[in-house]
Parts: sequence; structure tokens; C-alpha cells
Amino acid sequence: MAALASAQGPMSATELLAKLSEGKPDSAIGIATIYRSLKLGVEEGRLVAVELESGAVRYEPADLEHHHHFLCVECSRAFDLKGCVSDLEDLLPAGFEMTSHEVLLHGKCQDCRRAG
Amino acid sequence: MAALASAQGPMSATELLAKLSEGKPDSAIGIATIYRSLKLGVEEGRLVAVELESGAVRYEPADLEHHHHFLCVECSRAFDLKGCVSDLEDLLPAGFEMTSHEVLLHGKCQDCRRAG
DNA sequence: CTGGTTTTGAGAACTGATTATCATTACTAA
DNA sequence: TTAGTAATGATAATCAGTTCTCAAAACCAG
Repeated sequence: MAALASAQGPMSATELLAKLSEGKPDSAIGIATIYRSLKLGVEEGRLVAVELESGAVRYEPADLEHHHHFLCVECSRAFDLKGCVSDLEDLLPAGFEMTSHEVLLHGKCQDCRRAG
Repeated sequence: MAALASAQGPMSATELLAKLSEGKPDSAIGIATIYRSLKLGVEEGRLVAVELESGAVRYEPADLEHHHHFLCVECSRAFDLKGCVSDLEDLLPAGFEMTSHEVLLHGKCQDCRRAG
């Protein structure tokens, strides 16, 4: 989906449905189609799934550089962040092996700060 | 629950049930009781819920120092990590406000590395 | 057009986690 | 003990997200 590529962060199936439906009250797109396309995208390696919260898998293009996310506590939207932190290795206990990591920031996004 | 206090990381209701049941094939403890106790613990401020994965809320004592978690890709157990990373602020985009953060490492825990 | 294949949307069905129900059991105080 | 109250376990019910089903619509080559 091109809609995902232009997003400012990963989107869930529900968010995607809302976005694709907006401005088109007549042509209804089905949630099943969304899930089908997302699943296909993941299988073909074009998309990756990210789980930032319980019960809400989001998807983003697979070709993005290494990055992390910001989750707005107000509007629940997820945003991409640039860069990474440097001293992750220090957290790892002896005997453990790290294969990947996630950093997730919570707070208010720009829009929500302005709004309230 | 004292079982949570002695754990090496946050546990889910299911894990807790397994742990409390082990070695006692006769006295069956109910999953409902687990959920009741956990909910009560959170309401009373003795426990906090942490969501590391989709569909699996875990609980840990509320009086722990600031820390993060390691999630084993093999056995799915979560472990507490000590310390934190230093340069989180650098990730935050202008106009955004951070109220909290999470760091989650994935990989193999000590036990699973030994095992396989 | 036309027959045949593919995709789609609506809604039913499923899934795993959590909560509610309710009869039974455990506990408390007199 | 004993009556009354609270806690427990088994299971049904709920819930949100996701997948399945299938008839209708779209597409496509001839």
C-alpha cells in the first residue's frame, strides 16, 4: 500500500481503513481487504509488522532504516523517530544474547500538545 | 502475590498459574483467582501491568526501581534489566513531549542459550 | 458481449485473553 | 458447632482483533 509509505509512522488495520475511507463516503472498502493486503505485503517482504501496544499490530514499509517509535497517549497514533540510542549493550546481563531491540517513547505528539 | 516478588521478571496470568500449580497436582488453583488477585494488586498500587507483547499483559511489583526488560524469543519469558540508556532525548522530535519510555531487548536468555 | 478466473465486501466465525456467574468451600465471630 | 459472610474454582460469557466464507462485482482474453 502506498498509503503506508506516505504515513508518518506505522498504522494498524483499523487506522488504515479509516484513512482509505476518508473522503469517500460512497465507495466502502472492506476491513477484510485491508487484512488481506497487509498479510500479503508481509509475506512478500514489502511490509513489516510492529507491535507497540497490546492488541494493535501496526504495519510499516520494510525498506525503512533502523528506527524507533513514539506513541501518543492522547490520539494513540504512532510516529517514526530517527536514530537510535547508543548504550544498549550495557543493559544486557551476562550470558544473554541480544538479537534485536525496541525503544518506544510515550507522550503527547505535536498536534495534541497544540490542541490541549 | 509473593510469587511475583521473587520472579526474575514480570509474569503473565498464565505463567503465574503454571508457576503456582507446579508441584501441586491435587490442589487446583483457578485462573479466575489469578486474574482477581492481579487486578486487585494493581488497584491497590502494589502491582503494575507491563505490556511487552501483543496479547500478553504481565505484572510486576510496583516498588521496583526504573528498569527495562528482556524478552526471550525462545521461551517467551521476560527478564528484568538493570539501568537505563542515556540519550533518549535525542530521539524526540521538536514539538513532541515525552512522559515515559520503554526499552525492550529481544534475544536468547541464558537458559535457552545453554539448551540449544 | 461472453465464459471463466480473480478480487472484493459484508458478515459470520474464530481466537486468545479477560471477566462474570454461581454454586461450593473456607473463614469468622459468637 | 453454627449461621453468616467472603473467597474460590469451573465454566460460560464477553471482547477486540483477525480470519473465513461466499455470493456479487470486477477483470480479462477471445
